[in-house]
Amino acid sequence: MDEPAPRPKRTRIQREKRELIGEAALEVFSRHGFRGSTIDQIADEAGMSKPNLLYYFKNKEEIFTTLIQRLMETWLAPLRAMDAAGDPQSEIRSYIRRKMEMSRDFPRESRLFANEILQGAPRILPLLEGELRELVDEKATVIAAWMREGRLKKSDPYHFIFAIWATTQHYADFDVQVRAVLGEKRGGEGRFEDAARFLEGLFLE
Amino acid sequence: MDEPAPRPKRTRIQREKRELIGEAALEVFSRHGFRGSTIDQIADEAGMSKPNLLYYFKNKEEIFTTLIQRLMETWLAPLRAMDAAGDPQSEIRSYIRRKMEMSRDFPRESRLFANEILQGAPRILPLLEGELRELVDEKATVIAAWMREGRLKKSDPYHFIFAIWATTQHYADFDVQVRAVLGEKRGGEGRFEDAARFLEGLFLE
DNA sequence: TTAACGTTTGTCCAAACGGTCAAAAATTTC
DNA sequence: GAAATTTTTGACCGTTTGGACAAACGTTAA
Repeated sequence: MDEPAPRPKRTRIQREKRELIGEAALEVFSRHGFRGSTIDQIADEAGMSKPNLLYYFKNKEEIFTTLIQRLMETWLAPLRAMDAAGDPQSEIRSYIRRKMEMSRDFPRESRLFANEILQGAPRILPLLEGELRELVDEKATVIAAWMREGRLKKSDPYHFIFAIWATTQHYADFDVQVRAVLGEKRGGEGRFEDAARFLEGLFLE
Repeated sequence: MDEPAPRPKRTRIQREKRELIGEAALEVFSRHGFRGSTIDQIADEAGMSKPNLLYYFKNKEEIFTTLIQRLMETWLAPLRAMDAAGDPQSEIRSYIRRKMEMSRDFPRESRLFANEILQGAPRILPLLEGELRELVDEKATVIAAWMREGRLKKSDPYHFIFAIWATTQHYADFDVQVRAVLGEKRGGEGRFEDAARFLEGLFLE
């Protein structure tokens, strides 16, 4: 975390296998959290032996942190993309759409993140208090300005952002519940589109 | 799950100790999920030895299911209380308020529930597909009627309910993140009141 | 006082856990 | 193709885990 860490040179196989392991680890960690997951499970999922896996990652911790570090970038990208110079309505709409697509296309990433936060964010708290907070401060200011100018319905910009996070991620993290409640007919693939439309109506106009 | 189970007669000590263990288990399970928690941790938290704890509950599974079964009742109560004969605006407002109070006063229960769902709801899926679904169907019908009568802004009643769940529970499940982002000043006790006011504005009018 | 019952503890076990290691196997480099 | 290097494996280790058990302890009621 201090030194720049002299970017390790990796062979083709190392890159491929680390990728494969990351994929498997995502599957396992996102369901059971850090403590609830075992190296054996991940190795199984990746189709290799435990010692072989540990040849590519020095321990369980390193697999997890590698995963969550990569994730955080992807995770913040949609909010980063929100443009102060753009039209408020379509900026918010795009933001909701993007977050909703992430819930649909990367539910495991969402659950991994949720798991980490639920456990008290032991591994990423500094990131939340630093990078995330600064980003939200910045965008909240933008939103507040839009509201002041009457281009967006007035409310608390921080809780406005929280509400978008909560509702969009709900469709990834609580997917089982959503499908259970909606049943066969409405719980199919269309549920994400329905949800996106609902959320646009909720947050805009 | 089949037989009515002949209500076990319990001594005073048994009732007290089972209560004490439940309290401790809630603390531990809500942070680490089922697989991530150990009986030793729970016993420690309850201030007793592991064998002693296992005298009151026959295994880890039973502690968990006892906990989550009791929880489900409490959890659904606010939605149950929503009255078709009442005024839509104040019914929704009360519902949001109640859910928000639960996030503030029972965050561990909320996290326990979230953990279970994140893991795919292995222990309560039947309940979600049965009791919960029926309840939501019923209340969604009520809300739909209110909307048709023009007494509530028109939208999808199911996603409307999901959105209330997601936003209110966010303040319990993602509390660490909320506080990290809001910082010292706005992240204090007042955050629940701020959130409740924001949510009323979002869902009503 | 003692028999009966409820409670608590120390000890133990087999399985699962995170991780190591030396040696075999496969691959790349010369 | 041989040598050097990378990758894979099986065997192993110390620790933690869920759980069993008998013995000890405490409490009450005859």
